[in-house]
Amino acid sequence: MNSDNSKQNVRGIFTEYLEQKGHRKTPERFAILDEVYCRDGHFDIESLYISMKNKNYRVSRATLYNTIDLLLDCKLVVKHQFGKNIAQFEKAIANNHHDHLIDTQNGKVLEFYDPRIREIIEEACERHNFKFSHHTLYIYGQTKDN
Amino acid sequence: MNSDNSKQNVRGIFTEYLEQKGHRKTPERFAILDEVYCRDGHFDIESLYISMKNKNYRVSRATLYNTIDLLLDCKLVVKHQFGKNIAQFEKAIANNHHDHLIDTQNGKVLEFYDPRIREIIEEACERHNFKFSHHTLYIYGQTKDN
DNA sequence: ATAGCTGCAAAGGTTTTGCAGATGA
DNA sequence: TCATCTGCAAAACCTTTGCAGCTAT
Repeated sequence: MNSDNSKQNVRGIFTEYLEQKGHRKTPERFAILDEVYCRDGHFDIESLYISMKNKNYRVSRATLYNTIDLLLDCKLVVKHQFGKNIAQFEKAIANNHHDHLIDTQNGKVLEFYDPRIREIIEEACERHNFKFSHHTLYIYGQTKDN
Repeated sequence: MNSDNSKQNVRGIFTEYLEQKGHRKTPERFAILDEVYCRDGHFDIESLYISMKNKNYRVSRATLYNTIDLLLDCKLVVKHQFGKNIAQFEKAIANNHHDHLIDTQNGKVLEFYDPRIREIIEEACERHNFKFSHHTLYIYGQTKDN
């Protein structure tokens, strides 16, 4: 899977979602999708706004918030609140699933993956008659110096 | 363990923490601790402010925010951000450890507990040379109707 | 043609900050 | 005494909203 393919793939998913929901396929929405998918790691709305402005692509914050909601709804993006008031986002496809270790001293975020988490979640959902959508697991602490 | 004992216990922990850090033991701080510990479930700062006002105990929001930070630091309280912009809190002692299932339709929060989560976290911390402080695991989805 | 979308700016709601006065140690 | 804390109000901050004009369909 090269990045062009995955980009097409992602646009295709978004297109299908927009059509299915009867939402318009505006250029802004696809421009935002592209901007999101050319990023690695976490980002917030303001940084998207600034990047796009720097590329001379003019979008309003209102449209960014609106479009991010759509991307969350079709699961192309995941949202995080790492204990700050500011929401962070991350592309969801062509991005291995992972959870986060958050250093409370310097704010840095590490990633880890453990397949057993998925099992635990599935069992919990079953026990509680709950239809799973997504999850977030944050471990807070500090990197040891030694 | 009756509630008086646990209340004393909790005050003792807070006292020790304040002394150790060289922070003052002000009446406001203990009043806020008491208010937090007589609550079940989640709450936000505004609801604490209103409850205390209704009891004719006057505290400022500034002091509430300040004191909650202290309570977080000494782990008497845990903080949640269930995807909203408003922080939610929960007492941490005399409250079984649990994680959360969050219904994205009605905002309701269920609790569950699985001891394997702790193991997974400990392993992840070890692998990443990370000193564990606390964690949050949120499962988002919807309660099935049937 | 028109319902839905965008941009802008203002409003909203939560949290932080500055400062003068109060107070625990 | 005096550094720290409190209360108040203003400021800061992120996000949402209202509305006029634009545009995908």
